[in-house]
Amino acid sequence: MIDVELLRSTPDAFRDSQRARQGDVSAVDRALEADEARRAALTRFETLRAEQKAFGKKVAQAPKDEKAALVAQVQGLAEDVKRAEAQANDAAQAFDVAVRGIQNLVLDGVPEGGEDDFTVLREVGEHPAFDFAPKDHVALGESLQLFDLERGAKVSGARFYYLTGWGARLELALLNLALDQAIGAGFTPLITPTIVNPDIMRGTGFLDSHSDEIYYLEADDQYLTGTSEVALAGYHSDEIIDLAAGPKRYAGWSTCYRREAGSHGKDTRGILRVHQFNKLEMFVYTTPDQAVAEHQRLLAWEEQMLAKVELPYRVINTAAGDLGSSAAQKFDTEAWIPTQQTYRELTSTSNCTTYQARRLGVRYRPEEGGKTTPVATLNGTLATTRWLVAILENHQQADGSVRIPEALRPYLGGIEAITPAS
RNA sequence: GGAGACGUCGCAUAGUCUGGUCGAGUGCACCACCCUGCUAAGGUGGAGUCCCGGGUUCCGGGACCGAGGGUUCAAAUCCCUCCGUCUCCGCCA
Repeated sequence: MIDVELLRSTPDAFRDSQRARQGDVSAVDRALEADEARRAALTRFETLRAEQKAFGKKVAQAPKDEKAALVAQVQGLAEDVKRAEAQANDAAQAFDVAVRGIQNLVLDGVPEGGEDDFTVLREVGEHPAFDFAPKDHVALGESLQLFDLERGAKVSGARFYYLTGWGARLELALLNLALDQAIGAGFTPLITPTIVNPDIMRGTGFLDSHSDEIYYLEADDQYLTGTSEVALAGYHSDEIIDLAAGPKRYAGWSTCYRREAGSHGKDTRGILRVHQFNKLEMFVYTTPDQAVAEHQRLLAWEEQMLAKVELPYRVINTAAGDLGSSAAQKFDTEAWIPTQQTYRELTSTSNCTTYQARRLGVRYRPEEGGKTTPVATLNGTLATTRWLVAILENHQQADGSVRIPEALRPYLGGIEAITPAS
């Protein structure tokens, strides 16, 4: 949720932001009107309620024989109070709906426009030069028996798969490498719930812009999470946390579930775009003034992981229209995929400023004994199953084997390559 | 899945039967001050979160006793639904 006081004082900032996102600019004025209506209704109710309370006290103190007369006098008031309260509630709800129509205020430097309007911040590493015809990750996976797509489809349908043998081990190795890096950087590891309640899912902002991406369990009115960000953001919901000793950094390990609605026909081969995968996610609660610097740190940790697995990649500054509703700025890293001759997203790090925290009720005290204020939240990817695609394709060798980057070897019993024979 | 108990201001609890003086008591912990004088005891006071209005080291009002409804002039207290915790039984990959 946005800062309502800021909305009142500088509505133009929000109009600009909505415009940059190619979003609904009129939502700003609807929210302002709803805010005024809400406050008027609330004042009306509270005035009546104060009157009623004062009267209740009079009745309590009156001698027995006068009570009946007093009660008769005030009978109508109860009705008025109830009606005013209902009106105040309705107005508050209407305001809530209106204000939800406004996404997080984008930061300076975020490119305007849609999905294709990102800017490239840098390209790192050399594209591999093969003196043979490189195989795509599916061919490599089949010949090296790293995953089983057919049986995945048989058991669970399209976009499901089994990781098998070295494929399974490679994923665990990657995630463990990421986990160890995170722990080394001071993150607290958490293995998170992957089913969450509606208020948590709503609080993270996913029900606004990604609702058709989310698996919903109707019998239980709960959601499967598409990233541990959801459970990590909910971890401190409705809490006043202590940031005096620095930011709270969590590394969440979880399976992620995505419906991939609307992506029919896209990336149908292999494990690039799947309904279920594993991910190690960084999540940080920090003070708002530290958010931009922390965002750079998260990006640096992501790039550190990419360097460890020796992948060529680029970093992009995502355009406003491609940000989630909670994000104020987002950097993606995209690895080079040789057989596609293009870059594909491997990590994504968002600065949600105070937007998520406001919805989820996560606050801190800037000063000892002072007033509470919302924290800033940030998230970023450290490793996912998808990374296997980039690792396999970039590190394949003429004999059909895949060289294992040195950083991963300790997690794979020291092997230097996965060969057809191994 | 069945039966029962419970959910109160940081923690522990009182209050619920018998609705109003609960503006929620007490203990511990916390903060300030006083007294005392030395790794302590005692006294006084203070303290939560959120919202609205006016003022900007404040004042007034309102909400919050797990959540949401209901009864009533009035609900922590009575009724209903839901959620959670615990105990016992059943079941279990």
